[in-house]
Amino acid sequence: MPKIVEHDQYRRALLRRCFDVFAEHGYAKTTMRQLAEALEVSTGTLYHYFPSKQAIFEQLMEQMAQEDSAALDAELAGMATIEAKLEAAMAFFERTEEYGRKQLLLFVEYYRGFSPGELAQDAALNRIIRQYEQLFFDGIGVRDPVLFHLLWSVVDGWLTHRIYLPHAVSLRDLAAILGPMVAGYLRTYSGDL
Amino acid sequence: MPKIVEHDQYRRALLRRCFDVFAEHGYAKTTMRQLAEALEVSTGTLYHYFPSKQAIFEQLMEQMAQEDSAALDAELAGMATIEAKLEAAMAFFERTEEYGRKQLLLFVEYYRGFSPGELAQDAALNRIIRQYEQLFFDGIGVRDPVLFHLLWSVVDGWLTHRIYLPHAVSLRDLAAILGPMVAGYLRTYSGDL
Amino acid sequence: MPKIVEHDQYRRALLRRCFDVFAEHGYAKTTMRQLAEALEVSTGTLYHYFPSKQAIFEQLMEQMAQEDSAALDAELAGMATIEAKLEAAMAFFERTEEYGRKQLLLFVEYYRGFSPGELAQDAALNRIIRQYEQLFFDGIGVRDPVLFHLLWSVVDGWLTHRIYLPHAVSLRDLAAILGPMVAGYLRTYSGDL
Amino acid sequence: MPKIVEHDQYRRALLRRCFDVFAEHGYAKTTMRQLAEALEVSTGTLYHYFPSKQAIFEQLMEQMAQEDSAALDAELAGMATIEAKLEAAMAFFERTEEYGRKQLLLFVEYYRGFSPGELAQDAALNRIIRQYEQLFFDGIGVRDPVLFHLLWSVVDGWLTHRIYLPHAVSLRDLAAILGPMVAGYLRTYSGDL
DNA sequence: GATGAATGAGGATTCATTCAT
DNA sequence: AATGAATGAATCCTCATTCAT
Repeated sequence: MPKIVEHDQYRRALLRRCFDVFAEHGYAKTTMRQLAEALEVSTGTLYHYFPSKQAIFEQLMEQMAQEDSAALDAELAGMATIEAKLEAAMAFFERTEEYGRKQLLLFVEYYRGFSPGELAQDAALNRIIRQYEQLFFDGIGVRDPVLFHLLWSVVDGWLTHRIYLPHAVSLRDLAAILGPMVAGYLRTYSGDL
Repeated sequence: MPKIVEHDQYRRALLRRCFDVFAEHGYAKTTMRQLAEALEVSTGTLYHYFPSKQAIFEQLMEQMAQEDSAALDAELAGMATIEAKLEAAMAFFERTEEYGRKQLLLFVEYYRGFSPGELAQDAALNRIIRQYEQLFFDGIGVRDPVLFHLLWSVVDGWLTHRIYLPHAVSLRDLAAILGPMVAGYLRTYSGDL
Repeated sequence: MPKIVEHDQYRRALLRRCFDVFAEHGYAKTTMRQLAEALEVSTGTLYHYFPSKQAIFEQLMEQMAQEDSAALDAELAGMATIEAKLEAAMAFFERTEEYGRKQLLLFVEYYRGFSPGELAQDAALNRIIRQYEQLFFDGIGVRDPVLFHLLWSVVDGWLTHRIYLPHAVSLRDLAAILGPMVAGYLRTYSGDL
Repeated sequence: MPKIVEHDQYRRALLRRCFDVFAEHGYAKTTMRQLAEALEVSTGTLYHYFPSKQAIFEQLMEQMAQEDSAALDAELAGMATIEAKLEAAMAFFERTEEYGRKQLLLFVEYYRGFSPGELAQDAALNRIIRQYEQLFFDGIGVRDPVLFHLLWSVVDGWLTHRIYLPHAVSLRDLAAILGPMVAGYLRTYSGDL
């Protein structure tokens, strides 16, 4: 089935180049023509490879989640302690700030209208969430679900702030005071986090 | 004298009832017709009271920020310690979760396309931000700007999570582990936070 | 009937101040609100004095034609020869160029959609045309109807040109070569013009 | 390859059929729907071929100016003397009176709001004016710029008159008395006109 | 596979006019 | 007499999608 492989390969190549377009204008305001032009194909071709704008978006999000969590996973591979892993993860997020914010923004815009039921049934979203959960649980080693959400919240909140706060602080600064707090918490509540 | 309408008063009344419509569909997908229907007036009337959809939105956001920070301020008035105030604030956010998320969502959607320069120049936004900053600084007493951002990030991040995470934790749970962390931080770094 | 006199007087005062508004934007693009604002009254008041936008316009055009032809008539009163009267008339048109063009423009815009039949039946227009015909026939003394139209055409054409030709010539220049032509014509075809 | 349409060719064909619609209602009051219906396409298709109503209009005016001056040019090709050429030109204008008036009307309506600066910068308009200037200068042979404007004024003025004067004279009649005048003028002021 | 022409419902906004006060 | 709130049809334009070639 060589034809199918080629088809799929080309589809993935197109997908990657859609991100910047979506990121610049947001999902809703990105038009199929804009995508087609950025990809230097016709809208007809776009519809040959994807059934709809929605499908493009969902496939893109999923592909990115796979690549991103793999990248972060690799980065944390050599680290020994949770503290070191956490620090490395924070550094990673700080380094990829712009990209992370764009991604979060698109995520939020796209899924905002979904009911909890629809959210729970969305296959693409669930695969994506599982990726990130595994990353935190296995990759970093945070096993306390509340701490896990706290850390993730800080990152998402920090990314969000920069959207409407012109003078927000850096993640490094946040991590500087959060690190000791977490360390203290971990010491107190045994080591099972 | 024309019909019995106090122009400005009626304008504010209309404004309040716009929130739910914007909240349900988001800023971009809310149409003037939807707003008019929800308000039980004609689109023409809407344009009699507001120059544009944008203006409706910005006026709404500002009015809400005023009312919200006043409400929270009042709630914190009797509290003695920072710890108590923080706890009360978190309880407030938890209680108004749905509303807070809708607001944040609209905020983020609306301001995402703005450049930092435009953000810094947006009069409405700046008035809103100042409201919240004062609330944290004076109302709660958090004077360390990094801690201030950390706390705000946790709240915003928590609100954000619930958009795409069907099974996120409650703010109460986050506060339960964050409270001791912050208390420890405050003890260590003197009392000037 | 003093009330009616006051009413009518106020109506005429309002009318005069409408010209600049119509002249700036054209008949169609001038809104009742613009007129009301320029006149410092409400739209309701406008409708108290005039039945419609159309009526305002027609009454205005007629009032202006009366005033204008009276003014030109007075200016030509002392002149002895046709040549002198023509020259004075041309000077008058050159002096009032801007005003004349605005008037012509409004005229043309307003009456363009009319059929010849409607034109012939429009009472206001007919009164206006009679004003100008009398001016040329009696005031200036041009009795040859073709010459009369030729001269009027030159003036209207000159006014028209300046609308889309950035570098049109002055009426003075046109008159300079037209004068001798007309004089020659008059000499040749006896003096009955 | 898509449907069998030579884009540019079809665009020009659409353009031609827009004139009557614009001519009937004027630029401002012609709606895109009216144009689309007259052309038997959807509004969407109209926007596929033209970026805006303005663009349709400007392209139309330019295309017409090209075709018209070419037609008149061809008509004058065989004439020997200026007098003959002038007469032929006047006959041409008389023959195309209705069309000429419609065109002038649209011209005037469209360009009336423009400032001299905007007029001078309007690329489409400048190309059109150059067409007509060349026609008069080279095609007819009128080299005296004032005479050139005088003649053009007579034509434009005559066209204008018929808009609001139900009983205007024919161009033939005007030409009958204007011809000898011009001839006399030319004799007197040598042959360099 | 690839193209781009074609669609038409739906978007924000405008405006002459009416009428209760 | 005077006001200005209220209307809603109509404006230009956009865009995801379909489909003939």
